[in-house]
Amino acid sequence: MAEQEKNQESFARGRRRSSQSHQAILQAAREVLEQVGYQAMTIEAIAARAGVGKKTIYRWWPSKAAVALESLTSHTEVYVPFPDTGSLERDLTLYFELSFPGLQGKSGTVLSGLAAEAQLDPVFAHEFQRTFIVPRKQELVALLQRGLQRGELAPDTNLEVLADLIYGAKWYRFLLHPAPLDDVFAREIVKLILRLRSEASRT
Amino acid sequence: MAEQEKNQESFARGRRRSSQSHQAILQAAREVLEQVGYQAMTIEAIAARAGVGKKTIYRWWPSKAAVALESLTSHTEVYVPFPDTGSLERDLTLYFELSFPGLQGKSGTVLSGLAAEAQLDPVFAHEFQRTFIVPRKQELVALLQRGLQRGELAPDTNLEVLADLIYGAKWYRFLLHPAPLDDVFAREIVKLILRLRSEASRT
Amino acid sequence: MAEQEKNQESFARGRRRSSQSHQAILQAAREVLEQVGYQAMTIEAIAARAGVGKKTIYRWWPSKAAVALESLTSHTEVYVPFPDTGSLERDLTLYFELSFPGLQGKSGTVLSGLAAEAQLDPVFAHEFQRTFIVPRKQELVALLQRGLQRGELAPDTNLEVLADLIYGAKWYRFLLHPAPLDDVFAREIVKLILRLRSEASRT
Amino acid sequence: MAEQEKNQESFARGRRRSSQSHQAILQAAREVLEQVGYQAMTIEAIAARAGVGKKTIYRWWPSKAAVALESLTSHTEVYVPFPDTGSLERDLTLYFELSFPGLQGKSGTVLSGLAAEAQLDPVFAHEFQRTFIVPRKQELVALLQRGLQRGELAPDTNLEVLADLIYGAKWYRFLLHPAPLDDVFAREIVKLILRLRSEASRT
DNA sequence: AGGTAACCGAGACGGTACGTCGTGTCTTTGC
DNA sequence: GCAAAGACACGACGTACCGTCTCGGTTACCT
Repeated sequence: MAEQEKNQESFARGRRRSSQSHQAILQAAREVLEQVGYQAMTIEAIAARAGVGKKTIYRWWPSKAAVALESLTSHTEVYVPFPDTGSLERDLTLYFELSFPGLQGKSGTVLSGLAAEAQLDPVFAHEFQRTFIVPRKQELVALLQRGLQRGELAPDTNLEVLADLIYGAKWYRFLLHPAPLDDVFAREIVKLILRLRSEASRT
Repeated sequence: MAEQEKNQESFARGRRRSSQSHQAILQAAREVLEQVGYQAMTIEAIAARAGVGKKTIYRWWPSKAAVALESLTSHTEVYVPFPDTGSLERDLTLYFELSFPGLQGKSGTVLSGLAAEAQLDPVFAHEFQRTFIVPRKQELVALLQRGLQRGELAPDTNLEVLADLIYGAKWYRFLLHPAPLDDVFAREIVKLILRLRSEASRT
Repeated sequence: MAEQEKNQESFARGRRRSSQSHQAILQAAREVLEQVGYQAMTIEAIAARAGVGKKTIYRWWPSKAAVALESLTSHTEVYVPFPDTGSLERDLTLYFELSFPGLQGKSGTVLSGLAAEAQLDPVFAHEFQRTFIVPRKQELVALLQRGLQRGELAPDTNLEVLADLIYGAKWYRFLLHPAPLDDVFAREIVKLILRLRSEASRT
Repeated sequence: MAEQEKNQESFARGRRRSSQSHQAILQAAREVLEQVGYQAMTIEAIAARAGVGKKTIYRWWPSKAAVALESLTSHTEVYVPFPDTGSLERDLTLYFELSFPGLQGKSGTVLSGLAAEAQLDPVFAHEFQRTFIVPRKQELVALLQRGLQRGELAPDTNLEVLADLIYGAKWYRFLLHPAPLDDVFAREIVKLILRLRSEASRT
């Protein structure tokens, strides 16, 4: 969120940011999210639970979405590692199976809430893309790239667009379509993807 | 949403006003959306502009999202017909090229706003899926089915999941990923889909 | 305000009070008062304008009222000398005419602001009385005493109460009553006071 | 406070002001004033105690001072009747003795708080003068007028200025000067006033 | 000469109240 | 007898200052 203060120790005047408050706020946000969900979470509730003035939150984050995003990403458990087993089929299946559980329950609520906020608040949208969407997409592209180099995909496959298809299907079911995110879905997607092994004949 | 006022001129006791108000509200919603966008639109603003009591809005719609949804769908221009040219490649490309423009500009804002609301309000989520998401998905499945029957897709292709991939990619770029929805994207997706023609060898 | 550090040089360790900051604060207070008036003046604004930490102000004054009071009294122009012309009528008339202008404009705003603060803050009320109200009252009593000794007032006149009447009329018009503080008012008051020359007949 | 809605029944649309809320607010204000004093009273506390939204208070009063003023004057006990005994001396003495007790204790705090607010808020100052200060002054002038007609004051006495002197002395001791408002003070003032019986000789 | 205590500018901190906004409900009155 | 106008209870918003604290640094007295 705020790593851009590196070369400023020259004119760092006044009291420093309290990392105690910083952590208390993120922890409080996690607890409030757990209890009432993203929609009902308020800055006031976070401040009250963290024992912190509202100003302190507004000083460091522009919106409740930003707090929620950092409270989500600062907890390592949320991060799903991208597998590298030497097989595209296993990598993809494994990735889906690992990432689906995090979309269920309260943590899923947070994520869909952040996606909602990104629609309503362009500033947050940019931040969300920068710190969440794009890095994950890049890792997925790398995963596909490894498969391509092993010959598991046609060499001329547009990996960017393929990643859009894969992530898109997942987000589509998560956000919009009333259909389950389960192992059956994972297998069916992987089955379709693997057919792309074949060279493009024409077009 | 509210088509049940048909045979009511008989006991016209100020009731005839109803469908007039109904239209005025939808029209006002469209204007407010146009001017301030989905996020900043309020029920109060719609009521004021329509010259209508807020109660009248709440009587027929449960939320501003519901008003926006109906104001969007009641305008036929938004509806994109699914092509049937006899060629899967042409059908898909045409569909993309026709539907992308509606996601730009203000009407795109409304749609992403509704998608956002669906994350935050489960009641509206259900309505949005029922009247918007699912019908379009079914039409896309039908389009793919026609291609499959023509032999343009492998006979054992899971069309539901394939539709998730296609719609997913579109919504993913629209809602989450900072990448353009243009003809290049359309062509690349179609190119990938068409490779699925080949029979599944193993898996 | 802070003259009680006389016999403390025994354990006067550390840096001494910066008279430069002291003066900068009083000057900044005067400027802020001039620009925004007493009500809108804040400690933060004074500190910012003086280029001084808020703590430095709180170290030496208990409230913004105390700063304003000192910034007012430290400027000699505000002090109105009590005349001694040998005539009660001339002394009183002159005093009024000299003191009325200071109640107009911004400096009047400060004074009424301090009077307001004295209602709201008992600690400041005491300070305001001690350093402002009482000394002036005593000088007025002395002025009246000189008149009494010259036979211009009845010998049994209660000068304390008479001073209350005179000052009261001035403050009443200044703070509460929407009537002008001008030479006509001054003359009319003096006219009434001078009638007290006559001995009390009964009572 | 709001008597200007007389000839408006022609276009009185919408829900009317709830007199229940109105009274609840005034009552709550009285209670809060009693408990914490004027300075510490807040709009939020009044709203909470009255079971009323803050908006409802702001809709009808511009400031907490206005609420306090109406809550004070709407309680008839505060009003001190001006006596008419046929004797100026008795009228004045009686008036003082009746009015001094109301300046002690909590109700005195409210009054000095309102006087303070009038210094800080020009809009309220005008309202305070209009509904509180001026009417009382006029009654005092009338009281003096009765004495003058009975020959208890010189016929050319400037009653306006005399009233300023009398009220001024009272307010001066009440707001500014650390001296008691008691029967001794009342008698001494009256004694001085009564000396004005004599005709002006010169001046 | 060094130690150390009090000062200084800057500004983040926990708090409190502000006045506004939008929600969804409820009156009142006019048509 | 419906529906416009709009008052209502509620509750979060984001802001403004308060008075305190922490920080790095500066005097200037006292060993």
